[in-house]
Amino acid sequence: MPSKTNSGLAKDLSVGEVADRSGLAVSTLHFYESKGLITSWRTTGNQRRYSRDVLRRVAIIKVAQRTGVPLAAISEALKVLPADRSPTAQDWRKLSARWKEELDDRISKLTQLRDDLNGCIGCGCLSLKQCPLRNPDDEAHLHGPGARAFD
Amino acid sequence: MPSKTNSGLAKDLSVGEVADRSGLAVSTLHFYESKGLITSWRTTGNQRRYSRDVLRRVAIIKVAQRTGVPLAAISEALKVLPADRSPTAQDWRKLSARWKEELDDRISKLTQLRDDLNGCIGCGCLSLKQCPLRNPDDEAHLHGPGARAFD
DNA sequence: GCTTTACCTCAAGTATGCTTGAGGTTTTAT
DNA sequence: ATAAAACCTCAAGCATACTTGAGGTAAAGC
Repeated sequence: MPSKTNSGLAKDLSVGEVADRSGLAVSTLHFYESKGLITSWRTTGNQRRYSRDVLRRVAIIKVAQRTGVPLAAISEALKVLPADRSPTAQDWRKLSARWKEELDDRISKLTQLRDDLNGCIGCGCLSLKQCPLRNPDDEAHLHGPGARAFD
Repeated sequence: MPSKTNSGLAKDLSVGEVADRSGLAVSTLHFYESKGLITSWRTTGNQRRYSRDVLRRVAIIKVAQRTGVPLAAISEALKVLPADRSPTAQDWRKLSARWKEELDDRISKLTQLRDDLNGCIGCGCLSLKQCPLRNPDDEAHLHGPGARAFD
């Protein structure tokens, strides 16, 4: 397993190439760069050039977004990647593991919600005051004895 | 002014009461009303009054939002509820069942994503071009033979 | 009666995540 | 050599989901 996947020309990418390969708009890449999610350097003619790593970064960004993670949080997470060198397999693994936790968390919350909803389908939500859909996070700010949040 | 701690009577609710019991801000309720998510009528003094059903509606809205459904879609879904009368248990059940489908769908998508990610943790995302995280929805727009979306 | 609290409307502001457009430069293809 | 395509910057615009503020009315409590 000697030579890496250097089979083709492993050159730097222009913004248009990254756009084509990632499916993102050029404007989106500019935007991500302005937010520090990706980085580039410039040619003498002031055009952006990207390391091929950017494609993985962008893939990670898209995955994270699909799970509902806001860009600011993604940006935070991406900081585990080295700024000065190309990320290693280990670097990517760390990041992947982190997303997995996020995902697990999100999935378990939604599953809980679904199960609660199942209970409510049975009860027809007739008695929401004892319905599990009453999220404990959703404060009802009850004021008196006997005050009820729902119905 | 209606008492906010009138816990025993099944009377109509002022916007403040709904806010307290639902945990939403008054401004949010105004906003929801402007979007047609909830309805009210007015007192002679032009103040809003809500049927107690609004609390269930709001609960449903919050649940849907937690699953990532946008307000416009929630609004659509709420149209299965009768405008002229209080929803019956059957009406609520129909709505609940619908949310359950949405949830199931969302959960399965996230689960798929997590499983894909598991594979990628193993491979360290070294070869994203064959990584399952390459979402089929994310067009790569390849242009030539041998063009590669990643790496 | 008087004060405080709740309510009203409407406009504008905030945050996120981008897109669009204007005006101009660089690269690439013929 | 030119013309088209791609790129650049910066400002403004858009959609979603609300919040905040100004200016004024209504209702509740004492």
